[in-house]
Amino acid sequence: MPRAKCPKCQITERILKSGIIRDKQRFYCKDCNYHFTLLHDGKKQKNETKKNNRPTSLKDIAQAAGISISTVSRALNNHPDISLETRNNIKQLATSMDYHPNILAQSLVNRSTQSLGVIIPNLETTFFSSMLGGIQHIAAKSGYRVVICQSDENHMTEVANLQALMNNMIDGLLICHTLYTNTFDHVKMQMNKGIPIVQFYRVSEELKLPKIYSDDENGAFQITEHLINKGCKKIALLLGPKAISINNRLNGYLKALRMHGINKDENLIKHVDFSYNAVIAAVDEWLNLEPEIDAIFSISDKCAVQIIRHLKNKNIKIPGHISVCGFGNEYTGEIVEPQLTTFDVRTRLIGEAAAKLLLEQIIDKKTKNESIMIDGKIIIRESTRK
Amino acid sequence: MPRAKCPKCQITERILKSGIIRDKQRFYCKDCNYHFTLLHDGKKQKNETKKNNRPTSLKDIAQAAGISISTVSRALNNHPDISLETRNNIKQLATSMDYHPNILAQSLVNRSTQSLGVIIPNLETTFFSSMLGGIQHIAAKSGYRVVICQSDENHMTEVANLQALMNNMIDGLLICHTLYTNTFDHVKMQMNKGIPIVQFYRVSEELKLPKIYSDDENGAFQITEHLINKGCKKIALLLGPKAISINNRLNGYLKALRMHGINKDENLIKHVDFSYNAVIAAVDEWLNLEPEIDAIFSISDKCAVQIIRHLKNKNIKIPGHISVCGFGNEYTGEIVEPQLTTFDVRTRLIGEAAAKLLLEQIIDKKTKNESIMIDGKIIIRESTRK
DNA sequence: AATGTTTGCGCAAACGTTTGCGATAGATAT
DNA sequence: ATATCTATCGCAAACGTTTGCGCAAACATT
Repeated sequence: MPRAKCPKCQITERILKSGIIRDKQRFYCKDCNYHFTLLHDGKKQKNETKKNNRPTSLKDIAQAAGISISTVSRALNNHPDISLETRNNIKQLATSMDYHPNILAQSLVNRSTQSLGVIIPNLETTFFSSMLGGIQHIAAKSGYRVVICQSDENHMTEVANLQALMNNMIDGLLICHTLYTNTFDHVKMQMNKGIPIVQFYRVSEELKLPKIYSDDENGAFQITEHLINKGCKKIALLLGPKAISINNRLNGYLKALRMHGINKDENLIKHVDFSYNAVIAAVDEWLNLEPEIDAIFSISDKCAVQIIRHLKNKNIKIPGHISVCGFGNEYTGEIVEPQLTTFDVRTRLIGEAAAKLLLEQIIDKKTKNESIMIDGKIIIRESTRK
Repeated sequence: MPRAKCPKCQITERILKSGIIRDKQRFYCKDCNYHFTLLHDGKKQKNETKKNNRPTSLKDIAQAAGISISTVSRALNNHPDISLETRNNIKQLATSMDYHPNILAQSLVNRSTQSLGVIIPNLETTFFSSMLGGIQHIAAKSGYRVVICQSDENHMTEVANLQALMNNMIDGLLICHTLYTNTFDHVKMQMNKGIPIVQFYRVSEELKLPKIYSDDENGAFQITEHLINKGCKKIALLLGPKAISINNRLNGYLKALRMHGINKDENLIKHVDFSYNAVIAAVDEWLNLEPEIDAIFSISDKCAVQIIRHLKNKNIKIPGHISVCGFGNEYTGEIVEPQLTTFDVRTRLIGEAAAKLLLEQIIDKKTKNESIMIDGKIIIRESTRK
């Protein structure tokens, strides 16, 4: 190994090895009392190309104009301290140099990123993606970006997403919980950070946060009452997993039964995850009941459509024999035959309301505790007409 | 107005007004040659609460441990320069102080934000949202966040979104163009910034960028040939607006006709925007043709479903009288009666492939020019069975 | 001419990281 | 004991902004 040469005094004697530093051999020149390592020759080149590739900064403009960075900043931000003349000059120079502010740096100093975080169970069902559409729409109107994380109906993913988003990435959070989320410590831990949070659609009463409710109890009541008015007496109710506030749909169902003097029958109420097999199994059990059921109210349109197809395969007339109702008003309910009676929860409006409520908090800088219910509307179609 | 008091010498005489600065009256004390303004009394309080509200930083940990910031940083990043002992101590202290790195600051110095940008025409149709799901899935696996902008099929919005995203917010961009995007200067302007871009689904040959194609031409060919094999001879083709590469579906259609010796008939090819009225109008025109058409091939499943319902309203038998095909394999095609023959373009796979291709470029730090085609699959259902 | 006021700009700190290099106390080799 | 090496840490610059304050020159008022 050739002896190292000191970059200062250029001698090769009296050079000592001085440990390995950052994976590079280090030397020490006794003459000039100088530590050094052998530089990669690519370094200088790298430095040059780096400079050239960088987007123009305030500094570049300042240098080009021969003024200070602060003046450039103020000029571009229309600060009154800067004369009209220099302001115009600088603006012109900035556009000619294709300047665009570095949002990261701005966010760092302003402590605001102009973006909202969304945690949502799923992106691919229209039910959720239309909420997302509403959020996006409102956010964009106020100049906010949207960072989306999908929890995939997985609680641990929700926790991880929350963690990731809350580290200075976002000015506010919109969250719609997983079906299986029943502990909320991960949210509680974030509630003192000063970043407003709004729960939407699937909310938890355990958390003192503003919420956007869908009109579930009333909707379920209306659907059930509609079935009763159509003469149904044994109305089966298909619910999702036992979780969160969604199950106040059960309350609406029970309330309608009560008001019309129909006794609750535990056999007619089933909880399932939303898998196809579980849905079909539940329906088949009901079909074996005596006396026969005359209606199925599914908490989800998707399941309701599956049920309709299943019943048709079994040559069971809808609504002649059994009426079927869904919940949510997805597009498929309009396509299936017979068309599905359902309850429109106005998912897009929910998203919009959530985003609005969040933005209010961000802009006014105070945490509200207001909660909003989005009214829905029953949609009566063929699957319950007799 | 009471005279101002100099905060240094505490006198009230010899105080001069000295202009308005930052919207506050400014004073000058002749005695101590000192400029000052009347401070809002809330300032100190604000300063305190601010400090308390802030998340813990490296500085806080360093102060608590009595060491330097750099040591803390290196310890938490497992840098070998730090002894195991201090490293463990610092890590423990960090978790006990609930430290989480400020991603903005990291991004600023590392010049990387660990997030991908997506520009997509629409969030609310399953067709696009499932692509988005694929993107999200792959990005999350590599620890990347996703920032989503929806262009709403509006060219100007696409341009604005692009501008906003490319200012240091993202490490790479996935873009699916608007139906009406036919100039691409806004993209060209961003191509030299060193941020990799991948086009997906709706791509433009005008841009020298890696692309993810769907198997459109082949798909249209297969659908058309399938119709011909079923005995159809007058096959109407419903296309979207004249734009981008999507229209090589037209090529597939024409190729199939050619191969089977069927002459092209201009009357059978119509371009429409995807509005309901335009679709129905096109179909009605076709229905008046002589000799009668025996098939309709719609470029979009959504329109195909509308067409089926329209034909059924007119008591036209499907496929007995007219066969109907769609393109895309949306869920509604399975629900509608008769079930829709269509072509599965595997939207989710397209999203995944796009994200993978982008991530490769980001991680390898070199811009590729590879393009990928995602194979689709024809799905034959009732709407073409005779 | 003297004094008071305003305008227009620059300096430097701050935001929270990462990292090249300097520095020193102890370990090891001679 | 001395010369050499190593391990471990701190200093300070850098990333690109915003902003409180200082200050000189220009302007306005006596």
